Amino acid sequence: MALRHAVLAALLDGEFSGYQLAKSFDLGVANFWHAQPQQVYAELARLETDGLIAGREVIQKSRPNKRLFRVTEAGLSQLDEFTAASEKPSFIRDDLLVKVQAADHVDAETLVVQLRERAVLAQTKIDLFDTLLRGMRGDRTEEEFLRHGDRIGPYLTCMRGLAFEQGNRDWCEHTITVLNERRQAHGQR
Amino acid sequence: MALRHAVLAALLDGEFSGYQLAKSFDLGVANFWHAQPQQVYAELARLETDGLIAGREVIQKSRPNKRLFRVTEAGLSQLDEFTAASEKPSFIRDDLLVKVQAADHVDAETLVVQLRERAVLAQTKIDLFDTLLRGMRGDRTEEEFLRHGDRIGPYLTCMRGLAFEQGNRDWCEHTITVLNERRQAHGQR
DNA sequence: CCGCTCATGTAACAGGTTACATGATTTA
DNA sequence: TAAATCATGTAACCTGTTACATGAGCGG
Repeated sequence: MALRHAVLAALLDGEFSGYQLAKSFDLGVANFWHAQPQQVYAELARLETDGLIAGREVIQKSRPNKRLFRVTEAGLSQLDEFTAASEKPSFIRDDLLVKVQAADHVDAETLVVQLRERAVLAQTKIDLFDTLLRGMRGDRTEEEFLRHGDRIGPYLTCMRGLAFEQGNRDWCEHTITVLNERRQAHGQR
Repeated sequence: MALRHAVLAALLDGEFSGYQLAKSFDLGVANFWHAQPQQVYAELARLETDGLIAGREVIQKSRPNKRLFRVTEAGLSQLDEFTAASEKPSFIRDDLLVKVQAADHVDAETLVVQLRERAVLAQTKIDLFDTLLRGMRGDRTEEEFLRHGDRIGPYLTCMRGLAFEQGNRDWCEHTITVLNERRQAHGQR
C-alpha cells in the first residue's frame, strides 16, 4: 500500500492537481514510484476522504477547472509512521531480463533489437535525470547542495534513478556486444 | 503476463519441481524475476494445462513425491513469441525510495536505520551473485566464458542483478553519509 | 518433542492495468 | 481540421499477496 505514501511524498513539494501528479507518476518523472493515472486519481480521492490531503478548487477560464492538493498534518504523521515501518525489499521484475535469461534458446537478433531499444530509452532517462538534478542544485556544486540545500529528498531519489538507468544502459550495451561476438564466432544459428 | 515466461525461462536449465522453482523465485535466486510460491504453483498448473510444460512424477521414499517439469516444443515457441513482442519498460517501485523522497520531512535517524538494513541486504545479495557467477564460469575467465560458454543467459541476468545490488548498496551508503553530515551540521532538530 | 525442510495446493483479498467516457482549448 | 493537451473519473479485469491447510521425515 505504498502508492498512497508515494503520493503524499510527491505533494511535499507543493500543491499539485491530480492531472499533474498523474502525469509525473505515469512518465516516471516522479522517479521513485510508478503508477497509472487512474490509480493516482483513485488514491487522491481516498486520501482526501481520509483527511490526509486537502484539496481546493482553482477556477480557470481557458482550461477546465482543477483541484490542487496539499498534505495535511495527519498526512505528515502518516508519512512518519510509514517511514518507521520496516519493509520487504523490492524485487526486480523485468520482461527484458526474462528474455535474456532465455538467450541461448531464442533468436539472438530479436533480442539485440530489444536491448538496443532499452538502451536508447535508458539514455533518454539519463538525460532527463541529469537535467532535473542540475535544475535542483542550481549553481551550487552537488556536495554543497547536499550539505546545505533545504529539500534534498527528491535529489537523492533522482540520483538513484540516474545510477539505475546508467546501469541499465551499460548492461544492455555489454549484452549486445556479447551476443554479437558469439554470432560472429559460430555462425548465425 | 510475464510470470509464465519467467517460469519457462527458468525451466530451460533442466527439470525442476514446483517446490524448487517456488523457492528460487521467492528468495530471488532466480534473480531475473520474483514471485510468491503460490503464484509459481498456480502458474505451473496453467502451463501444464496449456501444454507448454510437461511434468513427470518422481516417487521418493523418505520424502513426499514430487513432480518434475520440463519445457515442451510448444513452450519454446511461446518463449520465442514473447521475446519478439515489445515490452513496456519496467519501472522502479521501491518503498525505500518513497521514504527518502520525504527525507526532509521525516525522522532522519529512522531513515538511516532503514538504509543501513537495506545496505546489508544488498551486500548479502552481492555475495550470493558473486558465488553464482563464479560457479557458472568455473575456471574460465569471464570473457572466455561469455565467448564460448553454452548457457550464458543466466550469467548475463546475474550480472545485471549484481550491478543492481551494488548500485543499491553504494546509494544507501552515500545517502547515509549525507544524512549524517547534515545532522551534525545543524543539530538534531 | 519442537521447529525446520520437503512438497503441494485453495481461497479471499489487495493492488495494478486496460478500456471506456466526456469535453473544451491550444498547436500544427 | 486533426491531433495533442488539460482535466477527471468509472468499470471490468488481471495480477500479486496473505492466510490457511495438510502431512511426513530430519536435526537438535
